[in-house]
Amino acid sequence: MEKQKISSAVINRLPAYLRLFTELEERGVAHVSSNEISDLMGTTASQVRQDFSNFGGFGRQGYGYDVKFLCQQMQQILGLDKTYNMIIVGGGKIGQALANYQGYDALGFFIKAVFDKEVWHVRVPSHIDVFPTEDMKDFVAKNKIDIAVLCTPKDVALETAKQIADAGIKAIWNFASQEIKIDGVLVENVHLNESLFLLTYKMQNQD
Amino acid sequence: MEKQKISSAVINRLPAYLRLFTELEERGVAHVSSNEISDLMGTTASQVRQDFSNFGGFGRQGYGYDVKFLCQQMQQILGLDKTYNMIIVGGGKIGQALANYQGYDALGFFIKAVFDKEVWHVRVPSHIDVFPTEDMKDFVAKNKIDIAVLCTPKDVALETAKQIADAGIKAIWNFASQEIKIDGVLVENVHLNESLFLLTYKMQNQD
DNA sequence: TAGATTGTTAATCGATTAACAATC
DNA sequence: TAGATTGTTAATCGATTAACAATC
Repeated sequence: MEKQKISSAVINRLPAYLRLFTELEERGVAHVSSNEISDLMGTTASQVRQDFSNFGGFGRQGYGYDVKFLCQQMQQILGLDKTYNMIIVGGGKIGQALANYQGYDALGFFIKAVFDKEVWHVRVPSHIDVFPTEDMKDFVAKNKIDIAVLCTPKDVALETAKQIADAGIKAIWNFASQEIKIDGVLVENVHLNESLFLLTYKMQNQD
Repeated sequence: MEKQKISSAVINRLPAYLRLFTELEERGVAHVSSNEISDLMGTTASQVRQDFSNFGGFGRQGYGYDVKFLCQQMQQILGLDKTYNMIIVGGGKIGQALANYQGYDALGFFIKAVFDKEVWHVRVPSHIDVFPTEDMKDFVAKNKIDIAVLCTPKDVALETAKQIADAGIKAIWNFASQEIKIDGVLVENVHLNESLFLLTYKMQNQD
């Protein structure tokens, strides 16, 4: 059974599907058709059905899709049926904001520690420990850590990412405005500035 | 002179071009070829030249592209040759992090105020004022505001966005995990969770 | 001039949309 | 059963890549 690669166009839409299905479930909707889904998302019913067929299809003819089942499937596909331990590396403003944000726990993402060069500058909730960055490797050796959230300034981001990789972490959620490329390490970029620049682009070019 | 629409595939690459060109300029590189650009960005030289030709072409045969000129052009295209006044609406952790972040000023984005239901909870630098959300409309009437940064919790995001639109602001940078759709208002979404979920997807599906 | 590299046209590839037989 | 709606195949559309004449 050869698992064929799913195109990134499809993958990038999956979180939006999950968000919609979760909302429908909260509203108590029992089932939806591809037509209703596409209306709500501003796409086409064809695309919805094509997207789902990548995963074998979730529906029943004449009925549509069971919302609970959709939620469950989408969570599983995205790996959200598991839990993840994270560390935050870089305790500046963004790092602190993420550490302070109450809401990852409910999604199954647990922040186990924050690392920073200057621990005394870092203000986070009392249940989260703050350690010097040099202790990261030891910490990761003793604690199973799945994801490092990289929040350092741009100029030290790459060397810090190397330390993260060296400590054995295989996934980086990158908030630094710096391209990170390390063999064997998955990187997902946030690039806040780029998002803001797309907004200003559109502001120039609207009619 | 009919200005033809540039595809969003191209537009989404523009901030990454700017980032690269800025870095090359800082390194003192005088000129680059489409081949070098594509190597550095992991794309193809063809794509680079096609992308640039959307804007009329920036280069000279046999020489390549002048880095300073590229930077300048890309900034202009993205609207970064102008400055923008912003307000932050919602003074929770993310709103505070953005207000505290030193770095928007240098890009020409000025944070003029933070609005929140409960101003006494909001800790931001002393030069930024914090006002109750109900005062936003008055404030915007008296101050030219280009962009509202929406940082409220999900459940009040839509009504807050309506207040923002009602105050006359035409662009929202949306950090709330909630779809915002208002006629005549540009919205650029950040959706941090979706980015994290793409990471966990890839963690499931790597080889 | 000779070499390098552009901007653009043509060819290919992939993603989206349309259509419809299968079936709940 | 009749109506609705799926999953999938075929058609279209758009984006990426290749090729090359133009030219610095």
